[in-house]
Amino acid sequence: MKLDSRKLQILQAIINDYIITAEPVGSRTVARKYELGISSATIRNEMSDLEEMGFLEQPHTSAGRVPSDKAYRLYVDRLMQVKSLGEQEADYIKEFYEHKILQLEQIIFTTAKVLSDITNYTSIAIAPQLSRVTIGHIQLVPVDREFALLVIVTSSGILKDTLIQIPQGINGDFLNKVSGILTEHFQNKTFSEIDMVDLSAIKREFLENQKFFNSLVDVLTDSFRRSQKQEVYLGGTTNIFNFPEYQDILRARSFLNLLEEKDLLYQILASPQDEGVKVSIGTENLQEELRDCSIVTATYSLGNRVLGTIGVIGPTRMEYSRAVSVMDYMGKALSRYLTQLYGA
Amino acid sequence: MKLDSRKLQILQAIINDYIITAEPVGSRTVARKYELGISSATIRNEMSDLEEMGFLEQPHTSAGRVPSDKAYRLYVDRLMQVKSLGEQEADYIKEFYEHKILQLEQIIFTTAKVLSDITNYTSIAIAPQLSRVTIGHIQLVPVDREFALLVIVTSSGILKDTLIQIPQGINGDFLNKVSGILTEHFQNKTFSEIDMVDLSAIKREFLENQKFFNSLVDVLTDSFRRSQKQEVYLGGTTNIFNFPEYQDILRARSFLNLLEEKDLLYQILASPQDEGVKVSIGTENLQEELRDCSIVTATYSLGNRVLGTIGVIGPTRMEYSRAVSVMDYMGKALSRYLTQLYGA
DNA sequence: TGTTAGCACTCTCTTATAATGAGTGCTAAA
DNA sequence: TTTAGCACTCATTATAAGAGAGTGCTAACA
Repeated sequence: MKLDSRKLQILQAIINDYIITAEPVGSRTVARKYELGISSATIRNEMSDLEEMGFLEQPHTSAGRVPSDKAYRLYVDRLMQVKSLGEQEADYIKEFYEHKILQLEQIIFTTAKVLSDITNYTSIAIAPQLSRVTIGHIQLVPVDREFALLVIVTSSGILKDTLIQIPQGINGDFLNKVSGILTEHFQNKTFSEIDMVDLSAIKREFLENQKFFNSLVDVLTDSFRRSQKQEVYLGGTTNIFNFPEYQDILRARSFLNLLEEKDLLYQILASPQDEGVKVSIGTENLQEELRDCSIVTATYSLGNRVLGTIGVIGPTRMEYSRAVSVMDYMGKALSRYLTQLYGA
Repeated sequence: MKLDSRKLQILQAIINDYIITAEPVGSRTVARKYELGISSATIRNEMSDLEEMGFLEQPHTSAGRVPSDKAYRLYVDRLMQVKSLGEQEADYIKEFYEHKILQLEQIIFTTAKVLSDITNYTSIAIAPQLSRVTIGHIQLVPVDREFALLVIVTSSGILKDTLIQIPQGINGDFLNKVSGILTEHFQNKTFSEIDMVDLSAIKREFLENQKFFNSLVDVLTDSFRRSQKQEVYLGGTTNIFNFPEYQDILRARSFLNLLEEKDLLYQILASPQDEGVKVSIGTENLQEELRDCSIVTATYSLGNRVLGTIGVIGPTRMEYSRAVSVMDYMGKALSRYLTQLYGA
């Protein structure tokens, strides 16, 4: 069977209607609301065809039709018109990036908040994936006689810090010296390359403090390992209650449980992906828990290096055109802001 | 009317039953399940009295009775027996504090998780309130030619770091010198005392870099101001769905919305309070949003200085005795751990 | 005088049944 | 090929009837 232009028109009408109403769409509704110049009976026939082709589904015999994931995919790829963001909304976003926030985590967190505010969906964002970033500088900062702070500064200004215990009788100058040694050996390595650093070479420089050296290496490795597991930021978690499909307490609960599984969310966002906006619809998601959600994600970059991903998550009946335009704008705005802050 | 021992017995039976079943308790149930040696008719009379005295409420004429907030208060103050924590649970908690976590935020976060795990309520925790803590050390760590990291280390090992822009042509040695100057002037001040620092005295030491000095002061003040607004950590946010009183989507929603209001939660936890466990029941809470919840909080300390608060929040029909014993144990365990880590 | 059995009454919750209405698929005519 | 007409399906809503839990009151009892 061929998907002629009339079928497409009808499909589009049904999708549009369903996105707005969340109610199964009947032939009469299509005939009345979307004046296609054909009768409901004709539409009925076409709808029957569309169902056979897998674009529509019927909750039960005497209900209207609901778009399938396949239909949404077609819609996203061919049918929808992505309008660029309205001026008001663009201004709203810009405003947030004008209060020079300098802490990266704060930036990402704010981005998530803004996203959920303007889309009314739940938003997710991950901080830069350090594996793609190089180490710039390592510095031990004395805290008191017993502790020092190990600060790792990366090429994109992102840092991790850990408190470590230092042996007695070590002074600030010595810590500076150690910092120098570590920096020298780790500088310009990416986080995934650190295994290649020749530890024995560093070891030789720690003449008498072998024990301290060992604990330092432990902390460093641990810090590197832990840094792989990045923080996930959420915005508008309770927005899900706005959607009629989540009035059911069980569904709402399982959605919110999903949001608590930070590891899973991280996996979803961190999966290697090309630059730009990506839409993942319902069953297209690999994760069982997401089979009736859609996710629209966008990457953000520093210069031309992709650093991380932001996204919104909602029911498959999502306002894709709007979501895509917001995500597109937001990804670019964030990249621009980061590049401006930290340089390319 | 007098609250004689029989009335207390009946009230206790009703509260116990209601805490378990969440169903209004009838006179027959009390007579059958709690063998008090009196008939349901007598109990009925007593219940009628208890209602008149404000300890019981009736959802509707032909339903059983439900304890009022006043009854819970009486229960908490006089009736309930707080058993000390079971060995298993105590071990479970101890285990978490055995993996030497050194980052304070991580500790508090983990504490919240453990709390919600073992109580099945939603838990809240706030990180130490810095206003009660003194500044130990200020250090500028170079990041690249353009940026440096300003690290503030406090007496309890807690730190705040901010990225700041540095003027061109400034090297590491100079940053070290600046760090020294700042440390010298701010050391041993509490965060609320920083206004008393004589800025002009420092200014004199920055001979040629007045502009840098100004931006430094800006960042410092900002950082101090921001540090007043502490992070709130949550655990088990979806636990609320376990309770029949939150099967209603509207109630669940408003509860979850409450949890998103970090400022409000902070306010609740940060309100000055004595050391130890505190129970706040339903309408006793000042916040409108909490009028049908109860909160059990405990403080944690470093040495003998109260640093912050942890708590669990649930329906007024809460297992107070258990909640109190868990919170008591947890607050002490956390204090002990912190003291061990950072000294008194 | 306090306690208890008995009973009518109230009110919610459950279940059964009927009515409504949106929507479909099929048929036959245009 | 399109469309009007109509019988049929099925979820949803409305209505009614019971069932059940619990109370308050009364009167008898120790």
